[in-house]
Amino acid sequence: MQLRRHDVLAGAIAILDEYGLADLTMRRLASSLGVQPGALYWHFPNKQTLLAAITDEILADASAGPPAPAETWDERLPTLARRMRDALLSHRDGAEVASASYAARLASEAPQTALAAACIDGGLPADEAGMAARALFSYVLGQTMDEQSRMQMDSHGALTESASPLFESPTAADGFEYGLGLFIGGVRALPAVVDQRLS
Amino acid sequence: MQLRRHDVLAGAIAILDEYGLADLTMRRLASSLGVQPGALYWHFPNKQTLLAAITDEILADASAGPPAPAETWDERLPTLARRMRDALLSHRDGAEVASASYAARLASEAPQTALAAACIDGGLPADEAGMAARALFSYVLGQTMDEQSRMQMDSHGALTESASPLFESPTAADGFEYGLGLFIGGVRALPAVVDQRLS
DNA sequence: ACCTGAACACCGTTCAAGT
DNA sequence: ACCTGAACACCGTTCAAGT
Repeated sequence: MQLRRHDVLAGAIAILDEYGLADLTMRRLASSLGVQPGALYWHFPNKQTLLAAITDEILADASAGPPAPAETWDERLPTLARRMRDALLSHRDGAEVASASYAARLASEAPQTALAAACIDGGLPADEAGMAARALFSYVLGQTMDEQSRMQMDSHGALTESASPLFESPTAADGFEYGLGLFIGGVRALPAVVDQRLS
Repeated sequence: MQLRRHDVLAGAIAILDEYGLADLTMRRLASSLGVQPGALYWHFPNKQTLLAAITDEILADASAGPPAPAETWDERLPTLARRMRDALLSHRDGAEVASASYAARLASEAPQTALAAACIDGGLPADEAGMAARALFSYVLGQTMDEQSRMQMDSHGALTESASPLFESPTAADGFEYGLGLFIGGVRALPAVVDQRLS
């Protein structure tokens, strides 16, 4: 049974989900696939590229597909952002892997492109839509990474300081929605967007 | 001459600035200080903690100091964000180091606290100010990391596809300002902030 | 208190050689 | 085309022992 690129990718995601990014080493991945470490380098030029492929796989569905019928830009934008967050949260250390991949400039820009398209629908010129999309994506990635690292810390030992349901601090999901709202509010207040709404 | 914690920190920042994060290893740091690797572990429990100390050092000045006299919240907020960006940009791989430190939850939350204080000045209740501050800080970190990785790529080989000054894409600084503007616009449109302005 | 010496248990990557 | 075997050049961390 020959190893295929897709098998390597699937094996890597399996290790990520079960043991986390720290345990996702080329050697460990190789042995989980019953192969020598060097064999992996026939399918991927290096580890960074493999991580970027994982990132693309994780985020692929989040930005795919056309807008729902009759979905306006200011429904579409948060919908996309939420789907990206959900996708990242559905794999252990997903946000950290993605952050590293984007820092290395090896991951697909499909997510930013999808966000930019929604901004253009809102009336923004292409260059502004691009800047807004990058800003929003930075937010999604950063906030989700923060949230996921907090989850990791909570599970490993330290109980929440307030197990009481009384002084409950805002949940991670609430915090995400709040920042998202600020962002959309900012876009909505833009002259170009206001103009389009008035016309 | 005994090694002090501060010397280790300074040596680490020197390597970071000159050779980048990939070359900042405990072994290399030790040899640059004329000491055995093990010696570093008397001053810092591990590498992550050392990186977090670097992050705190880099960002210390950015959030310090009182607001300028007569500075309103919506001047203060972008001023803080710009100072944080500048601080991160002034050290090679600064944003990546900070991102890793915050992901590991080892860096100081002084920056977020300073941003939250400005939001409270704007009329936000404490919990909302906290969420807004975290959102803005995520943005600053993510955007600056993006920008810095782009700088790294430009310097290492690949010339910009358009050396022509005609179709100039927005500069990184412009992109940062644009996202910042969206954010502030979102805060400004918040009911609590509008109310305070009307009173 | 602070550091050395030396080890432990790993890494990512390369590449001739095999099939 | 795809993989093995084996090496190269490293890592972070620990810890008895020294001063």
